[in-house]
Amino acid sequence: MSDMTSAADAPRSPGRPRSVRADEAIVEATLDLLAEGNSVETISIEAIAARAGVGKATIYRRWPGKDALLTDALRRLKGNPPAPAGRSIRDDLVVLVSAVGHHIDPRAARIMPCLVPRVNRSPDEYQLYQSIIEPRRALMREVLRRGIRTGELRPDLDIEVTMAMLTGPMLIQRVLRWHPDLDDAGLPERVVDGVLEGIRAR
Amino acid sequence: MSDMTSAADAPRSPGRPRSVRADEAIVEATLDLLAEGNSVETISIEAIAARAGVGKATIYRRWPGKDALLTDALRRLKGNPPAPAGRSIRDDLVVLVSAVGHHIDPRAARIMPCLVPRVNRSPDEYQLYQSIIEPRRALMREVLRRGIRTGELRPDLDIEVTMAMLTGPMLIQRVLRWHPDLDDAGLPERVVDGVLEGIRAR
DNA sequence: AAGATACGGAACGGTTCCGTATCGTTAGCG
DNA sequence: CGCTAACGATACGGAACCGTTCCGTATCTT
Repeated sequence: MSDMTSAADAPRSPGRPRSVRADEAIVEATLDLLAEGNSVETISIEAIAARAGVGKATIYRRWPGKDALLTDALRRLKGNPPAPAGRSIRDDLVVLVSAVGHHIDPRAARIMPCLVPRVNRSPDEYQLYQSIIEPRRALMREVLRRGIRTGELRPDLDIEVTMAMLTGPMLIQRVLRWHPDLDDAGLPERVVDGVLEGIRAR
Repeated sequence: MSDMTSAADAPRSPGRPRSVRADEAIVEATLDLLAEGNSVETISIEAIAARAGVGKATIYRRWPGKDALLTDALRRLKGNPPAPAGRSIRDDLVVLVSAVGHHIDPRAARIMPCLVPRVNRSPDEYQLYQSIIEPRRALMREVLRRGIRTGELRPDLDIEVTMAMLTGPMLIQRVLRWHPDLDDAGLPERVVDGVLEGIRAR
């Protein structure tokens, strides 16, 4: 974690203040390098410093090591989940499902796959990942509960499983390109409608 | 790729033949190290050799480098997909969905997440991944088609999207632990039933 | 027995990276 | 102006790893 917090009420230490531009450049360079195909392991502090136009010492002044910098940089990718309009349940679900694996920062789509192995190894990273997606899950949970209240959805719905049914197809397709012949266009609508109506004949 | 193929009809070259035990030990050591938490990048030829009780030269005699060895080792993880019983569509789907992310080799479950970033970077790895899962997709496709023929499933079914709806939830939960509070026990049944019946009230 | 080849082990040079230290320089504060 | 700390740049020792090349030994074929 960087030490940029609690700088407001500090007694303004003497000397040259830390460059805000360097802060930004370091994090941006990290995300750029990750998005360009470097994995978390192969990325190096030296490459980040070179890309940011910064000395290595400037990085070590702010973060204790590579892992802390990476965790801090990944945290920046957390965008705000979209706000469903609140008209029909179907429309709201389409909005939320469309946003799965689709963050504000376009680099996130390329970086996210690198996170998958980390999530399974480091409890901290798992916690970070959960803290990013839980707000989106909460939003979807709320829409489903509303659907039950309004009578649009079955009252005996298993909400948590339903969220996985809506999120899973989008995630494996966007992160893993699970099915080469499945085009992303219109996929959210098709998934939402499929989950809504079911596949059993009647 | 190893050169163990086409050794049958070779004119039996003189000298000491390659040790089959070394072949096996190297691949096993590679998979063990991956399953123990080493990622594809952090794993080293030296570690593999040490674990296999083998000299590095013995590895380089067989594979040109680390990537070739890893690709070859990962190929071994491809198990055979399960055979659905063919009784009811629901039972068959439960069998297939239960097998998602659940290979014969127990190490596969731990190794698979490491494959995710590779799949997005190397076309070869993507091809390998597809060749592993396509037979399972084909099996599920066949069950869905049979369900349409027998009238158990809607005739206007989007088969490819339905497969994603069945596979996605299992995959994100088993590979990513997407939802901490979602227990794996009974999840296949709940997913299959959810997709079968839909969530819309009626 | 003789020849050929693979074996495990060890070493080597080259590369990369980390984390630290040390330059001379620069920006803000009193 | 003078103080102070951060700045970019560079160099360093240590470590890890790669790919290669030697050993002396083991094992198979002829």
